[in-house]
Amino acid sequence: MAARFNPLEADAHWQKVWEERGTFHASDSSGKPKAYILEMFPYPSGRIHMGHVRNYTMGDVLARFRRMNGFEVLHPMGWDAFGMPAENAAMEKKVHPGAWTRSNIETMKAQLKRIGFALDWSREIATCDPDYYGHEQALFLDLYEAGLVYRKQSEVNWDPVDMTVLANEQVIDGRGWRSGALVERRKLSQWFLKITDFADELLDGLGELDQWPEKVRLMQENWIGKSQGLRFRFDLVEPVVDHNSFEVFTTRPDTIFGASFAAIAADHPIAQAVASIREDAAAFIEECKKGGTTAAELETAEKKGFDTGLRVRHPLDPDIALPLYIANFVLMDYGTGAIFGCPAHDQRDLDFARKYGLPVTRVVAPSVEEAADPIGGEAYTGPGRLVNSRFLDGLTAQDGIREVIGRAEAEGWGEGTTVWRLRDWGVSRQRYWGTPIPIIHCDACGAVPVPREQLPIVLPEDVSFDIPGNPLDRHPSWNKADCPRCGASARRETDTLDTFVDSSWYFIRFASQPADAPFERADAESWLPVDQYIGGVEHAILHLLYARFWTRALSRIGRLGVEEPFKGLFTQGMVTHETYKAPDGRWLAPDEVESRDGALIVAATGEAAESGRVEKMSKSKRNTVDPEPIVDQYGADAVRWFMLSDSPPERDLPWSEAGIEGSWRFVQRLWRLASEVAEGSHSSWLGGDAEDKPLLRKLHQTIAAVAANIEALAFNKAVANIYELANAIEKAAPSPTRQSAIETLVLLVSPMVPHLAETAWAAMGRDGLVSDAAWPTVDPALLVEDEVTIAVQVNGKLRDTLMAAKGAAKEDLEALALASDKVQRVLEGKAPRKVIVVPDRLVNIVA
RNA sequence: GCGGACGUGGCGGAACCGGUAGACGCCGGAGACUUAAAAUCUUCUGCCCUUCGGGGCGUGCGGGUUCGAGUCCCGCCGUCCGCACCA
Repeated sequence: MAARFNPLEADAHWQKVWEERGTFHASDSSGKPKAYILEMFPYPSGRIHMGHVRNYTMGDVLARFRRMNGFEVLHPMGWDAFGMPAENAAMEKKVHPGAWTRSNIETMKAQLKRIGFALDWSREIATCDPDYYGHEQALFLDLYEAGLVYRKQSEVNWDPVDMTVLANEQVIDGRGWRSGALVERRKLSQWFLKITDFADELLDGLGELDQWPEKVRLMQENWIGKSQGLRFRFDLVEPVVDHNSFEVFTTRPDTIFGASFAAIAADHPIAQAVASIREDAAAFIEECKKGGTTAAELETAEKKGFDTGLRVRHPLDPDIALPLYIANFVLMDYGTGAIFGCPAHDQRDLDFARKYGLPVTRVVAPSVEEAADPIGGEAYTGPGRLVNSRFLDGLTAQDGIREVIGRAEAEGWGEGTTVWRLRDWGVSRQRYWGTPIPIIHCDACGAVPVPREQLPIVLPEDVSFDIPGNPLDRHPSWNKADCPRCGASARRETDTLDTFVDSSWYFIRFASQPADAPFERADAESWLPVDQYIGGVEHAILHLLYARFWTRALSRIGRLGVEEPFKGLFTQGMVTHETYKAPDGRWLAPDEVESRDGALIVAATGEAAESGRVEKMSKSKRNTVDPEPIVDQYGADAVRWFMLSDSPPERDLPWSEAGIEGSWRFVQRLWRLASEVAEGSHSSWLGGDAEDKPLLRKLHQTIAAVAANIEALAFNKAVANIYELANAIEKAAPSPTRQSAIETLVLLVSPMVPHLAETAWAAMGRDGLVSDAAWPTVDPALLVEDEVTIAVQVNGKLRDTLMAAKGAAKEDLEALALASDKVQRVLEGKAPRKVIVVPDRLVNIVA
């Protein structure tokens, strides 16, 4: 056995062995319990980055650990291969998006293989493959037939740089999520998926996802945005251009007697009507539209209103007429685009009322005595009972809401209703590199689904990207088709599906991939739901919500008996790195700086460099570290070990040269220990035959702790447990226990550093692969110590410690503690007032 | 503004249910081996004081509960994340 572990040799060797033996192929027909471990599949951008390595290492440790514990494990990998970077590359580098994508996949697959992940490559998927997206087209038609897909003219978010439509979710602060360009509004005919039909169940379903981070559940809850309240009609005192009334929505119908004005959005039909007869109104509306939508602008934007001169009747008292304003803070796309203002109990309404001199009437008071207290500069939003509200007086808010809704429904001027923030999912994209939408447009028949036997509708290869826009639109032949219904010549839909559709069901296809159907229900159900899904928080809303919706939609139309696709979710932190700047302010890559005499310098010029914040690895800050050369230098195991060490997996991991060096050293330390056993030479053999009880205890405690920590995805703690065991073994005197501890250590580290473990396992003469070995069993009797350290405190301050048998009597511990010199010195002869004894832990003497 | 997370040595972090704060790793110091270096090994390493026995302080800040608080409660401060004129 070599003095040093040679990862380059070992990595390649074992990776080949695993592949040849099909070690990690998942069997559908296995009698073992099943475990489905999945990491979010990568976009094939070119090369693997450290974030991928961290993500997949975590999943890999869990997958290997589950295998060792007797599970049939499905741990697949694929490619989220459609999307715009491929088209950007096509424009910039004059390569076909398909060629670019496939070559990236090849590169990245080779890179992933070198890290030795326990993946079932036989189930590999690329979403740009017609074998995949053809089935997606079939599923789209299934949803279409079930009435869950519809087409409508709608104002969309148009990204003028990418020349495409964006979903609401893809607009961040009024800018395209990818291009960063200011988004414009345009009217286009778009395909929509009825995700809002599922709003309630998507919200309720969150309650059962107890293995999801609370944070993600909250984010989805907020995104779905359920508000319950009253929708009711305001009648105009005198009509304006054919309008007699309009509807408003409120979550606080109990405060209706506090109403002092009504307000509508600038693009509300009534506002438009007013504008058509009044120039000043039109001018005000124009001004509203100018305002920016960024967070900062909204923060500082003044609440502005335009008094239309119109009056509306209070629904509970026709004698009360409220002024109607057009207001810049009322949004057309939320609720009904109209509100009533209750200044006393809503800060925004209060600001507005003060500005325009409107009355402020308190209708909620914390107590009867405060019923007449005036409202100052701050709206009252606390608890209390209704006042100044006629028949509602004395009721709580909750009862008041119920009362008003009841009356509105009985009198026919309103109804209790629920308003959602969630919108239907617009899936049309004016892009080439995506799944073609399987629809044909016929002048006579309208939109007609492509017949199933014509699927897949394959993307044409002969396209050009020299002008912006969708090349499918200007293709000479592809976009022409005969109408499946009447046979007349018709146009093929040239929009493609949002790539989030591709990632909404890939986990089902991994579980089952027949040639003639998207999936086989029984096989898919045997694996689903995914037991542990691991990926970045950036997908907390979009991808995870869409995948949940898609799964529920398939379930509703009877294709699948699974409601929630991901039983456990884990969102891992990013890999970060220090940033460096040159004196002229430009960013420097890590290999461009050097440390000399404790000072940071630019390697090439010798001028002083500056180190900046530790930030997420990004091309713009130039602080990326490419995993491949690191693997070349240190081997896969050292990299894997580093990815798991130190930082808790949900937090950021700062990459450092020193860190990877440390991991490399530990891999070699493990090797030296294993070598002792393999060579049958060293101290571990030559010792006596007595059992080393403390070491045995440490061993069993470690087996249990590592298992519990891997189970909890607390890899950093599992790593620490292993370090402790390795330290204990190294310090232990030769004994048979020491030898078996080393053998067990190899098993414990095998999910993390599998290449080293396989090599050591073989060198120690053990049969088979360590990858097929069972996780060691724990002897529960060895988990407890028979001697414990007791802390001795005086007035809560530690003064001494003493050893005692586990389970020693309270009186004995008290006596031992009082006998301590150190305790006596502190007590100065005084008698203790009280002694608290916590068995097996401490004695606290109160003086 | 709303919602959430977090704050522990020079650094990453550990600490079960309130019971010895700082496990484990990194960095750093001293020493051994070596012609030398690397590798490896031994050892020290929260801060301050010390007559080297010890003593004091210490988990963002200020209070409180308790025999005992990193942990629980109240009030601040700070950092990060998500959403946002949501009626």
